[in-house]
Amino acid sequence: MATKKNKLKIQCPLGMSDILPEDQPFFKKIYKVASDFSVGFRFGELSPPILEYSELFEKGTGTDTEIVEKQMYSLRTKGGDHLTLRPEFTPSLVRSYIENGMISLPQPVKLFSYGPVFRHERPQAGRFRQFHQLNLEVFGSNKPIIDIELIYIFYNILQNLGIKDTIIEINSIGDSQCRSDYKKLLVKYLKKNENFLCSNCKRRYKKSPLRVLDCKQERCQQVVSGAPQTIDHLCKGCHNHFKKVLEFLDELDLPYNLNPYLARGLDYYTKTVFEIVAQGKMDSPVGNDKNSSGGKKALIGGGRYDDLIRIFSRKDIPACGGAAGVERIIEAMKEREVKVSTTNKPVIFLAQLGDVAKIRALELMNDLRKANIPTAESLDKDSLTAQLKIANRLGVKNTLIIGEEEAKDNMLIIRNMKSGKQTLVKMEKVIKEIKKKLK
RNA sequence: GUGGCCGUAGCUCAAUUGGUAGAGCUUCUCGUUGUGGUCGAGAAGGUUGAGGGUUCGAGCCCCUUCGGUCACCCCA
Repeated sequence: MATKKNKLKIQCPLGMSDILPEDQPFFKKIYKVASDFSVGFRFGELSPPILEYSELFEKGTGTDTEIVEKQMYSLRTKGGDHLTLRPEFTPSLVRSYIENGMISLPQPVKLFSYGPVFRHERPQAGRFRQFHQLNLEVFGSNKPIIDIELIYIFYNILQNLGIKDTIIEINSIGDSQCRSDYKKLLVKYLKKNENFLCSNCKRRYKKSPLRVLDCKQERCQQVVSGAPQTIDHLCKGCHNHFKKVLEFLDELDLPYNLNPYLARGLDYYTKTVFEIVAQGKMDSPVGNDKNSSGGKKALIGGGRYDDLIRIFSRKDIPACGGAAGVERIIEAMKEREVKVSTTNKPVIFLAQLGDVAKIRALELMNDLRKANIPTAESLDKDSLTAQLKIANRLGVKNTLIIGEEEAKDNMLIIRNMKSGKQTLVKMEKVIKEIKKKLK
């Protein structure tokens, strides 16, 4: 009993949207390609819950990140638990790896995940509050080849999906040791040039100086261009690791750009960080700065996180991973006019007249489904005219017609839509006949 | 969180200087209650995003708000 005339808002929450039937093939295709790769390279698929204890992300993703500071969808349950809709996969996978004792499996352990993630931020082109990621993680190896395996797989997934013009942006931000040395150096430098920084960077450079490196403000870029670079201040171990990574990239002939200003926003990264960016056309009028990713949004991002697992388990287990933005990939596919096969385009239309025929038609639909013959129908329509009209519009080659007479005799008519020729066949021979005609 | 642009039918858009909203496409019905493509007839669909104000009168002018979109921030 509505006392007030509150109108129900018929709309999706901001930044979220329905995936309509016509877009499903894109999602299916991407999932299929990604899961083929993951099977081929022996990644096990793991689906963590969409909700986790908030603490997991606070500790894992890091309290200093934008994501944890202001983008989490958090809630308190009736039981008093603090839960959060996952804003990314990595912490969940780390949790699952530890919780399920994968530490005692042969290492490395390779995992693949796919599903929705949630971030409460202002939506814009290629950015949503609910979007889908496909995620690859490798636990238990510190070898550079693992970094490369991930990049190689991600790169090839995109190639496979028809996005050929990609470039790998790559950098190394060192381990906890050499990074903190570098940070001190950088802060010192930034402090000297504080007056030239934008207001945002002025505020944050002491706390997270790496952020300044990929600030898009021109004035900051100026300052940054003279700043010390991470790669010049790596310790021997990190240096050798990164050198190997670059050698492998050369060896594989992958297009990459050593981008000394690539920092990335998550606290847990160490050593290698990377993004894969689609080149696209240069049609965006503003923001063609060369150092950053050029205003184009990354399709894939990831890196190594050798220190993250220790936060949760006290064990020292190196890891590396990455995530691809499914909606962004779809957008790129559409820009490049990549066609995805609509698997269920009907080749047959099934028309009927009268109640008995409707029942026969319903059963025949099931037989056709079993025989893998995509068939359309309009059981709700009574007139043959209307049904043939639809059949015609769908462009099917043949229409099956079950009339009242035919239904009684267990027969039906196969009508060739082009020639108009009709043949009468027995119900139990239809599938065979159809298959013959479809050849 | 900050800023630019935009809100008329399911979609694409009209509506002279403010005079109580119209077309195309789509959908549905009919043109012999057993035969499609073209064609014809008709129907459905809007408190012009919402709320206020100015006016005899507002889709149009003013204010507020909501929504959409793009950009910044940040990120997939």
